[in-house]
Amino acid sequence: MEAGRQRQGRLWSNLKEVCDLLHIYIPTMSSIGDEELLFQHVQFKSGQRIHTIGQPFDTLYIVNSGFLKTLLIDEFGNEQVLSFPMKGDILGVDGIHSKQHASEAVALSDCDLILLPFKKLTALGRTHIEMEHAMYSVMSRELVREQAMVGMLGALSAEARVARFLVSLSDRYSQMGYSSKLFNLRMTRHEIGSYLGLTLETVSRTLSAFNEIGMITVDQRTICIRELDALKTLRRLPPSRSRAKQLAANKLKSAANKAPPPNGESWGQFVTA
Amino acid sequence: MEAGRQRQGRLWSNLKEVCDLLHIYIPTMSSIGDEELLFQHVQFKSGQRIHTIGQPFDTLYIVNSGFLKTLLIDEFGNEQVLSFPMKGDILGVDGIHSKQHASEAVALSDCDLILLPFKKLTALGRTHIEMEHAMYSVMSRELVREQAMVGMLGALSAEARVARFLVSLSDRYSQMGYSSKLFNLRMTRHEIGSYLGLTLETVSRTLSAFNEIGMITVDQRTICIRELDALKTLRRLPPSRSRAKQLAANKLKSAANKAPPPNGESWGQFVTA
DNA sequence: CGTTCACTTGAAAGTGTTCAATTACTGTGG
DNA sequence: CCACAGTAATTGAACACTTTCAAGTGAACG
Repeated sequence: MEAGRQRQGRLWSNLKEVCDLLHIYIPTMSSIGDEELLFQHVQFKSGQRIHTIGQPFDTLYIVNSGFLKTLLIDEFGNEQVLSFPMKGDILGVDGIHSKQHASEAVALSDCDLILLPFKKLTALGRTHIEMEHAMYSVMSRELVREQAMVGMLGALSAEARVARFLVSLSDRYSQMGYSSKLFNLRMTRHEIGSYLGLTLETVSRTLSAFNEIGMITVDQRTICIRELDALKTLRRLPPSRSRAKQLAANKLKSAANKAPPPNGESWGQFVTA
Repeated sequence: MEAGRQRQGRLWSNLKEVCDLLHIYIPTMSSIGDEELLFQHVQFKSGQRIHTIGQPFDTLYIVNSGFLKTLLIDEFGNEQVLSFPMKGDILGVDGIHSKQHASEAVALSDCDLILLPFKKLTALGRTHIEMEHAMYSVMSRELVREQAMVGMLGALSAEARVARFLVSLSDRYSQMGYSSKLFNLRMTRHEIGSYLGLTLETVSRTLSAFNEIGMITVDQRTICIRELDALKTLRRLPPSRSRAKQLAANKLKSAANKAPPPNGESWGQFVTA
């Protein structure tokens, strides 16, 4: 919780801290900062809901610390996870259009969020062109992200989805200053499955398979990335006939000469279009 | 091509026409309109590309007439269709963030688009608060749409996806003043499949199945919606064992007493969670 | 210490894909 | 106007991937 200062027994952040979180660089920031605009923080405990579907919208949130999920709920009450926001991510953009939140956000850990009253933001945008453009930019970025998600759901196999999920987590952890190799999942297999359009069993099995291959080590929620490049380029494991052959071959080899069976190289050949 | 007037041998639209297309109502429109801001139209022939991935972004487009597709291209050159924009839809929002288009847009028919230079738009937003809010609103709406798409790809069966696709087309045609029952598909099975995360064969088979059941009539690109409500509520056809039974029963019935086999009612029972 | 929830793993089933063959369109040039 | 080539759509059969169902293990927490 680097950003923020105490005032009235609460944490507040100034505009610069908010922009830094969002990875927005504003050259004339100092002149804006002079006004000492402050944004209030709010804390949520794990499991608490930040907003619900249909709830009136009037403020955006930025994640300062902690982990969350956002979700849609279909007509039968089933959750569809849309994203796993973490530090620097923005929440609530989908509420602008209808002035009601279109999704639900839930804390997966204790969280510290910064409140961005939408009216305050737009007013700011009016006096500072850079801020205005920053807002358009952030919204556009969210859209691009969703499009990438659609592309992934539309085109990739289960294994490729899980692999990309791990890679993106790795990226984000490293951006946040944590290890990109060794980290803990903050969400259940069920939530991952929902996010990726898979069942929790498929997620579990896929992680186990990656583990067996040696691309990762997995134990419950602890993940260790061993072959990042292999994960990045993986599109589809070989069809089961050849995979069966390969597995058999590997078993033979490892049985014969106690050598560690498959490595990143030996799986490169299976990274197919 | 109702909107637009001639000037310098080209079509132009004023702000009111643009807002009407976007379904945005601005109460103080008349005062803005006074300035006689005009936006230029551009025509594209079927097959032409409006913008490519990576191309510098500086203008948004609104579809005034015609049909298009937008798509992503993966590292192997495969298309992933993202949307099928038509009258009133906006194009190019994904380019704002990186100042480069993140997707490609292609005309599926001859099109008439209105150019909205982004700078002109933001300037307008600065002088007219309602316009500014309209822009945020439109971008938020795009995001909500993508989220709905993610939800659909993540949760629905092939049949449900195709059904929803038909329903949404029906909605949009009726909004545009065309028949909501009888229309022509402007895209190939391949493009539909890409959009829905399915193969073209699955799309074709599913349409044939709907046809056989009597929910729609399909002949090549001509679609006639017969049981709109059934399509709307369809989530998943029954598992093949019971479906086989059902089909057999239907065949028996129709063979026995020449009655039209299945109707909307008889399929209601299969609309399951 | 027992209950609960998350996770793993196996076996069977089902949905959707792939491959392949056939038919139907579309547009072009003779 | 027709033939022809090329693209689009349909359909069947075999197969593969993912899910479903089920059982069992493990960790967390009162």
